[in-house]
Amino acid sequence: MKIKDLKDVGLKITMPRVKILKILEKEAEQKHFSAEKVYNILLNDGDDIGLATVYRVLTQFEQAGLVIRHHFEAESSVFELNKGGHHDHIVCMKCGKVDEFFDDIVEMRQQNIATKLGYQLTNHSLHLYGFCSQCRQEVSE
Amino acid sequence: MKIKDLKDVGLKITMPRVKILKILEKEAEQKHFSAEKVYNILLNDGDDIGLATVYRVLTQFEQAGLVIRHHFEAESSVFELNKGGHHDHIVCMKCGKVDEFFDDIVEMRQQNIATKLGYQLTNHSLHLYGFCSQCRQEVSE
DNA sequence: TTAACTATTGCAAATGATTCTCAATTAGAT
DNA sequence: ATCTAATTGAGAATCATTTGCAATAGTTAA
Repeated sequence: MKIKDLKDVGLKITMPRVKILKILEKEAEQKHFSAEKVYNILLNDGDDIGLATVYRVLTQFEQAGLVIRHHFEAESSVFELNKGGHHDHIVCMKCGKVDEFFDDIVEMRQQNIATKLGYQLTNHSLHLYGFCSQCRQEVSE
Repeated sequence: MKIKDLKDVGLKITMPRVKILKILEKEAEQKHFSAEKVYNILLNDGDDIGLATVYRVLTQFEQAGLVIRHHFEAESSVFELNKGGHHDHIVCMKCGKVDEFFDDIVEMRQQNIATKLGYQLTNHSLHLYGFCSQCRQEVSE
């Protein structure tokens, strides 16, 4: 099924691509992975895949629309599997937790703002930063 | 007046700091400068200031609250003079033009979203990307 | 199923942005 | 004018990411 996806976007079925796709799909605790994190998971799994390949594959997946790349703050890029359904993100500045949200009204107003300013909107990024409930507790303890 | 600002935030009045502040204040065509751009303006003015110093000074200005740093897309950081009054940005993906906007409702909803998700919101970034009126015309010509 | 061709990979070197090291210089207090 | 800590310039160092290239592995055609 996932392998079929690769074929569909015109990518050869290779070991690195299949393994990386599998990692992105697992998303046990998180669904947002940096290239470095994917690379480390591969290392732990005993796979012999170079970091450059991880970057290449993730970029190909992005171009194929299989994954979405985000830039949070100054950090490195993170990738998440594209399951359709656009959403924005809120990131905890202490533990790095990421939550997703979607707000119709915000979306609509963005469109209006762009139009009013004469722009044809092609995409946007909305990132909220703060402290999650967990981390707020720890601080006040 | 601007020099007074430096003193107020506890920075010595030095040639590089004064010159860089002056550049940021001029903002003839633009108000958003990358470190590289500031450096090039200095070079053209015949000033002998190193790129490392430009980065250091901009970072100090940021910490002092005199300037705000933005990260648009994957590009390098850009800095703009902080005149108070928060606003968000819309960037033309062709010519790089940047416009500013502020929307009460979007701001309010961001706050609500954060609260609902259990976060204490500390800041956010909202960037819209598209094609400005100028560039849209050129394409269709 | 193999031969053969091209895409893909691993590794190391290259890159671009930004930061750091350190000796020389300078602002500002005395 | 003097002194001392802060600041600077230049280049090395770092980090994330990309690229060059020779070796390797999917695929396609026979």
